[in-house]
Amino acid sequence: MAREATSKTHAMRALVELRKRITKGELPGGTRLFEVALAEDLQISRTPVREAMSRLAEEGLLERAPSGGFMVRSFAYADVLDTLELRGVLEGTAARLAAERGVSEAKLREITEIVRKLDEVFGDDPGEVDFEAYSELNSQFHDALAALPGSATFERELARVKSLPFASPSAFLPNEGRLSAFRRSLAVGQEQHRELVAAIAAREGARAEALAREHALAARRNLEYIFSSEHSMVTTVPGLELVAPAEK
Amino acid sequence: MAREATSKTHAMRALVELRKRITKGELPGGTRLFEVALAEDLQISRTPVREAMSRLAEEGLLERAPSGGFMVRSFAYADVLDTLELRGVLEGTAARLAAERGVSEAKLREITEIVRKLDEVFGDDPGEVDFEAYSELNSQFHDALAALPGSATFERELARVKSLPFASPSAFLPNEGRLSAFRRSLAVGQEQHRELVAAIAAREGARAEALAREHALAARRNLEYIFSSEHSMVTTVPGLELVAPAEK
DNA sequence: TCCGCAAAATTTGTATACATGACTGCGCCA
DNA sequence: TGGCGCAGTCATGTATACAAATTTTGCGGA
Repeated sequence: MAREATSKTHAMRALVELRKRITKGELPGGTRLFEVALAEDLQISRTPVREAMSRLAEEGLLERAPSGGFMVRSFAYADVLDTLELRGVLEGTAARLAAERGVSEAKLREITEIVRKLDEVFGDDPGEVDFEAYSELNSQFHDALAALPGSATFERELARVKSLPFASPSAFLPNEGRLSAFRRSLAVGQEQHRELVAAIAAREGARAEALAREHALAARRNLEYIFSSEHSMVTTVPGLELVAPAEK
Repeated sequence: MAREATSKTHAMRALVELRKRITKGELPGGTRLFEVALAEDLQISRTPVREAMSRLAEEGLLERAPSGGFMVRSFAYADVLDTLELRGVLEGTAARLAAERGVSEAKLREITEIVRKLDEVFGDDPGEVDFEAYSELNSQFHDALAALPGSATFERELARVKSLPFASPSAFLPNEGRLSAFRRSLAVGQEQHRELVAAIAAREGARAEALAREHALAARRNLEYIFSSEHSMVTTVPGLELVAPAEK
């Protein structure tokens, strides 16, 4: 009955709608979601709303309240940094396993092709980078990377981590004043993509792990920089209220 | 409304009952779970059954079937090995972070106390080790380890991985003929516990990471040994049918 | 005998009514 | 005035009827 991302059932429509509202920031972290209110809003009954919330809990966007019901998971600053650290560790391991186990020609061609397309995005015009296209291709690259070791376990866990709104390196977009610096950091990342694929192809496990980990940690450092100094210079991902210190 | 593990609502009772049946092996991997059948069996309606299955999917014991419904997640041999690898990576990172960030005296005392209790289990009688008590204490040790970095993210992910029935090193118990060898491997593990705590206390991040990773990978090698040579010598965890090669 | 199609059976999806537990605020009593 | 308790409200838990979709089965024809 249930199809894929393209909503077919009511529960699926509710799922994508809720996910959109959360990642767009309309529902800040900590917000409690009431079944009746959402059901009315979406013109459906409580049952599919419940179903959708349950799936979002699986994704990690919602968490179950102690006394029943769901609330939007809120991410403190430390949580975000830790998630990026986790992403680095997992992708590093995926890269190492891929290198150790070897990768089929087809898979290698596939991920190489993605890197080539990323080159295109940069090459067209030095001044104007299509960040939308970059983000999409970058996401594809990391999906392909997760699939390289042929391990359902790692692919599964990486999918979980990647689904978090801020886990992607491209979650943080620059404002006007920082465009060139941002573009430069993307270029560095692209060079890392290239080296990473080469290391996996050469079956250099340790090097592949280090490169992948470093690649993810760059996003972490970027976020730390944004926060520590002049965070007005960069617009962050919507829907993410970064609570710096305060509560643990 | 919902309490904790101790079933209060129907959904909670169904949850613990289903989890028991899965981990006991009464429901082998790949089994599809039908709401109506379970509802009749448990003398409740479909709704709480659905709720329970949804939670089990969050835990990773069930997976959603493509056309709706749930099935018991089946773990091929490779999946099990990968999960142990994943556990090693995550615990290694947790240990490293704990060492890098430093750990409060209280937490350090707590985990040291667990190690001491583990010593007791071994010390009482060289011939007779209480595997039940060992398993419980060992679980406590790894819970405490996951909590050391003070990171909700890593604690959460480690809890996920640990909940899988075979992810624990103590999931594989020996039969009569291999008791002494098994006991010896536990002693090695205990020594690793001790070294790990020392490394974290000394804030040696790299060493702590390596030790924790090695500790988990020992379980992996143990499983590989069981499978590669004479697996009749050791009884594995119930409810886990290890499909060696065959389908990928 | 095998293939395809259609109908029936099975199973999940959805709506809804009702039950029960949690929370809030008001009032009473000390 | 402050605290305790009770009742009403609100949100979730549960049961159940019905709808939609998927799967299976059986029949007919090539």
